[in-house]
Formats: sequence, structure tokens, C-alpha cells
Amino acid sequence: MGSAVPHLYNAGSATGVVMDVTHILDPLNDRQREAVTAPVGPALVLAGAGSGKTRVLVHRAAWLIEAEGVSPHGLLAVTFTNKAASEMRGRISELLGSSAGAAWIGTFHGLCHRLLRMHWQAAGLPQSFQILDSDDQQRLIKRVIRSLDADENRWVPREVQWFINNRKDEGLRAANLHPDDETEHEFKRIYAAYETTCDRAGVVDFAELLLRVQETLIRDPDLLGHYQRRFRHLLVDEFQDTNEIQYAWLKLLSGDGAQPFVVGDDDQSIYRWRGAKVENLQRFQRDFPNTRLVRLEQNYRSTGNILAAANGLITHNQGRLGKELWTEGSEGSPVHVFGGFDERDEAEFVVDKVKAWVDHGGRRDEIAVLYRSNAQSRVFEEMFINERIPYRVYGGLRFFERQEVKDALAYLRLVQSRDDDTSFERVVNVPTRGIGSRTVELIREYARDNATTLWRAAIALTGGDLSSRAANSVQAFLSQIEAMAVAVKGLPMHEQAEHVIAAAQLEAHYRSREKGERGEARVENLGELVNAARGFQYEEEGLTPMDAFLAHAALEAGEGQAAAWEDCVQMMTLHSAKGLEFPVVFICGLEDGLFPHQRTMTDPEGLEEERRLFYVGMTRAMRELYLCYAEQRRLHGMEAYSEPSRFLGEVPRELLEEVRPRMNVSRPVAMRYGGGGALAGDDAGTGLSLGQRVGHPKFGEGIVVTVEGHGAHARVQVNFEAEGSKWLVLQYANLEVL
DNA sequence: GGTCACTCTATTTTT
DNA sequence: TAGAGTGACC
Repeated sequence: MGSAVPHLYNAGSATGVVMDVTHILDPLNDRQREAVTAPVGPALVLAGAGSGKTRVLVHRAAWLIEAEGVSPHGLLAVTFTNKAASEMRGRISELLGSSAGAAWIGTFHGLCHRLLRMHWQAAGLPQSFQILDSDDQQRLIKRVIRSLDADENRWVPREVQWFINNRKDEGLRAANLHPDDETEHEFKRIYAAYETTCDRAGVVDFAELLLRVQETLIRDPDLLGHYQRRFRHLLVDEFQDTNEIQYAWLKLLSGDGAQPFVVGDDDQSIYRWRGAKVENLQRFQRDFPNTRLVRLEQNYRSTGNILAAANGLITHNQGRLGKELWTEGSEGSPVHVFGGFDERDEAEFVVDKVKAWVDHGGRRDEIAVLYRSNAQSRVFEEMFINERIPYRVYGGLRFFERQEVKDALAYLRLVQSRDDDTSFERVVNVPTRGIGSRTVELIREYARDNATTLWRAAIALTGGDLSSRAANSVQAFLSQIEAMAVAVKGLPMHEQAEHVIAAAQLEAHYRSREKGERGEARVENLGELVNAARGFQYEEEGLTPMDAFLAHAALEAGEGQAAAWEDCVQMMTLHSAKGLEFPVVFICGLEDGLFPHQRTMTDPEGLEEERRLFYVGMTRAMRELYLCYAEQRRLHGMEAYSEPSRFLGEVPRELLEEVRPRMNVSRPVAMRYGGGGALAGDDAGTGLSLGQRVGHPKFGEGIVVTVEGHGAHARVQVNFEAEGSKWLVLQYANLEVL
């Protein structure tokens, strides 16, 4: 890697000063250096897992500033998560020995938010616009559906939300849609009504942040020109995860002059389901014809065997850009495979290995247990608790998403922006103050009929059509918010939060509603919220501290779990493991139907994404990788039997080592997960196929929904017309093919 | 307006 | 199995 001779560089034509850039180049290998020092111009770095992707980005930024004489002011670096953004900022400053201050470094959403705050007028937003998180968004959509008298059973809020966000991610407004059928028509109608409601209330959802910026820049060529001239250097992390609008946004900002430097890995694209377009990697090369392509394939993380196993697996995917990881390190141990009897057996195995690791002087936080879906964590948690092994589960409810925190925030938001319907609705009757569903319904109706917000509707109604009792309650609520606004004016933020929480009597509310620990925990969280407000540092200009804090709460929902002070086993889904590394990794629940997940197995693209997910999981491991499955597993309260994951059969067999092969398995080990497994729709030697109509002597007629296993051991799931869905062992079922 | 019992459903997740 | 959501009832 590094050389003893200092690297000198003629720093940018402007300065003519010769800089010592040793600290930037020394820690890099040849490929990384090639990427970092690429001539100013579009560049695409295909960075395999563990190949130093972040390092390249960070060093590129430093290189541009120190060697090319680029002002940090002209630098824009984009990531997907707040964590990645702050890491990048920190590392760049560290490398520069000074702050990267003027550079814009942040998430797509964070940067767009910043632009909207600066140019709220151009964007057509109220100055105090508020941000909806997905929970707020879903509630609002639900309300919109009701207000349209659409059938809630047919138009499921979740699905509508999905639809709207997908359209926005594609850059499409309701007005841009041309529905072909009734369903699409209705979606469009709801979308349009949702847009109107958001505009009226001055609220913006996540996807809107991007779309609104995009539209504003297109509408205002001066503004666009300004930013195009300013940001000549764009750095993008995790490029394979960009969606349509993010790509369009980058391209727009690039204009003719900017030099995007993007880093990504098509093999780690695991977010297609939420709109990410791997194709953007190829599109980039087409759209920026002189793109310099650099591949980073040297891996600094895993042993040779682990890499070979991962490489072997991923070759089963079609249409890859092509990349093969290698290492100068040792081969290490083989990849261990464990087949448990059931999920408890699987968990016990992990427990044993954890204990052994710790007994040999290892730390628990060097171990990660990865699984496909969150529900799988339970067995491990129970087992870890029994065995007194500290653990930490990632994911789950985040601080700013907690009910009590959101209630308090809603008060603060109302104080800030009276028209925020989402917040109004949330707290009109929390704590209960005699404003029942009937009254709220009247307010909604009035708001809808008069095209106004709930707040204004409430004001209008107190002087009119409400019963005197209801009118009094509503009036009391309105006055209370106004009083809060007055009382809070000019106070430091944490005192504002304190005041609002006290005035709304939220503590008493939670204490009385949930006795004992749960209620107490909520009260504590309210205290934490005050602390968060106290410690909040804001640097954005042109925005009140409170607006900044509220935006922060929405954009950065906080940690999933309290920070682990103890040395804990790390547990998380494969998705959340991306970007992390651990000496010891367990990938659990490797069974067909669970991983690859049932719902992806019928779709070849979905299956490839699952395979990439497995690849991501494997490449998290530095030294020891355990692949585990269970033959039988309790799922949704029912016992289910399944075959080991087809992916196991795609890992070169010579790299695998069976741990404690089960004695009662008659098939030879090599046959257990051979040859890629049966594809869905295959009859797997049972003579039955999915969708087949069958008759049963007792249950009548039905349709085969699932086929598992082979020959006489096979089990089928049949959806009977009369009896519903049943699992049957083929050997005894006496099914008649119809 | 609050409680209880019943039904329904059941990836992955950041912002 | 468990959690959310709903509707009936007090």
C-alpha cells in the first residue's frame, strides 16, 4: 500500500502551490488511489463489500479540496442515512484536519429539506411547513380516504400510501396520472385529495421533499443555475440504492458542468422493493459518457473462504456488472452449516457458540445474529435471557416515533403551525377533553366542505353548529393552544417543550392510562424529549430553532434502542446489517419460504434480490460465518416444515462444513441442499403443482398452495373450499388430482 | 368515552 | 402466536 516517499501534488491551477497529500494517498491501495485521484470528471466506483467504499469517498473529498483546490463550498455529498452522512462529515474533517464546514453533506432528504427551508417561497410552501413521517402520512391518508367516502376495506391506507410514495418517487403528481381502469382512477382521486390536504395544512411527506425541490428547481432556472454553478462536485454513496427521483435530482443538479463521483455495488442492491433502481449504475455511464470506471475488488474484511462462498453464491445472479472479491488474507475456517431440528434447536446452537466464543476471550459485540424477518428475533431473545447473555436488538420503535413523544411533538407543532391537520387530529382529544368522535367528525366535515384546515374549521364551528357542550370543549382546546403559544414565546426550546407537556397534562394522562412501568416509561420519555430539546444544536439559518428541532425529529427519528453500554450480542435483520461488519456472523432461518421469503420466490427478480441479501449477510462476516436452518419451525402459531434454503445449495460445497450433522437424517449430507432446490411451481417429485385442483376424502375440493419436500415426505398446503387452508402429509393425504 | 371480546393478518426500512 | 383494529356494550 503506502510508500515511504511523500506524495506531492501540484495543487490546482489556481494556486500553483505544491501540496503534500501523503496523508490522503498513503492509506490507499492502487485501485482506491486510482479512484481518489481520478481527473476531475464523472466517475463510477464499483466497490465490492469490504473494499473501502467509504474510505474512497472520504479521501476523494479531501483530495478535491487539498489537491485540486476545490472549495468545500462547491462540494455536495449525499448519503442515504443520517448515520452515513455524519460519519462522512466526521471522517472528512479528520482527514483535512479542519472542518468541512461549507460543504453540504447529508441525506437526500436532509439536503432537500434544507433547500426548501431556504427557498420556501419559491417552493410555494408556508415558512413553517412541517414534515410528516410515514406514520403521520398513513393517518392522513386514512382520513382522506374516509373524507372521500371511499371504501376503506378496498382502499387500504397502507397500500394507498405505498402507491402515492411510489408515484412521487417516480416524479409523478396525481395530475400526471392517466388511469386505465377503475382501480387506478380511484387511486388517482385519493392521491389528488391527499395532495390538496397536505398543501392546505402546510405539511410535506418524505417523498415530497425530493419532488418539491425537483419541481422548484425546474420552475426557477435562476435558482437552478445558482446551485449548478455552486456544486461542481457531487459525491454519492450507495448509488445502487438511488431511485428514479434521486437520480433525476442528481442529474438536474449536475447540469452540464458538475462532476458526479458515485460509489455503489450492484451486488448489494437490496432495496428494489422500495423503488431503488440498480439500473441507475448503467444509466449513469450512458448519461455521463466520459465516466471513469474503477472496480474495487480487494476485500479487507473477510477470510478467503467466506469470500469464495459469497462469490460462488452471487454468480447465480444474471446480468451483474461483474466483480469478484479477493483478499490477501488467509483462507480461514470453512463456512459452518448447522441444521437444527426446530427454531429452538437453532437458537441453542447459537447460544453454545456464543458461550464458546466468550470463553475463548471474545467479546459478545463481535457476534451478530442475522435473520430475514424481525419476528425471528424472539426465540433468540428468550434463549439469551434464559442464559443471561446480554443482547441488543436493532430496529424497532425509534425515540421520536414513540406515541407519547409524538403527542408532545404534535402540541409543539400546533403551537408552531396551527394548520397542521395531522397534529391537530392527533391531540384534539389527548388527553380526553370531551371532544368525541362525533365532534371531530363535524369539524372534519366542515373543513372538507369549506376547503379549509381543521383548526380553522374548529374556530368556525365553536360559533355555530356544535352543541354548547362540545363547543365549550373545542373552545377550551383552541384557547389552550393559543395560550401555550403565548406562554412559550421567546423561551429556550426545552422550556417550551416542558411548558407544553405540563400545560397539556400529558404526564398525568399517561400515568393514569397505563398503570405501572409502561406509563412510567412514557413519562420518562417525555423527560427525554425535554433533554433532547435542550441538547439540540441547530446550524441552519432562516429557520426558527423550534422548526429546526421539529424537522430533526421527523428526519432523524433517533436510535432504535438505547445505546448499549454493555457488551452485547448484536441482533438485526439482514437489511439493517448492510454496511456493518462482525468477526462472527450467524445467518439464521435459512429455509425456503423464509429466506428466500415466500413472497419473493415466484418472481425471478425478487429471488435475485434475496440472493443479494444473502450475499450482503455473508460478506458481513470477518472470521467465522455460520449458516443455520431448522427443519421445523413455529410460524404464525403453526408448525411448518421446510427445506433448507436453496441458497445453501448455491454455495460451493467444498467451502462448507457441516456442524453436528444430524444423525437421524437418512439422505446423505451432500444431497440435503443440492442443486439449487426446487423452483416454485415445480412438482418436486410429488406429482402435484401449485394451483392444482385436488380432492380430499374428508375436506372436499381445494387448491394446492404450497408444496414442500420430496416424495413421500412431501407436505402440501391445500386451500379447501369448505375447510380453509390445511397442511397435509402427502403420503397419508389420499389426494385425488382433479 | 372506555372496556372487552372478536377478527384478521402476518417481509425487508430510511427518510 | 401476537398485535392491531373494530364493533358492541355499558
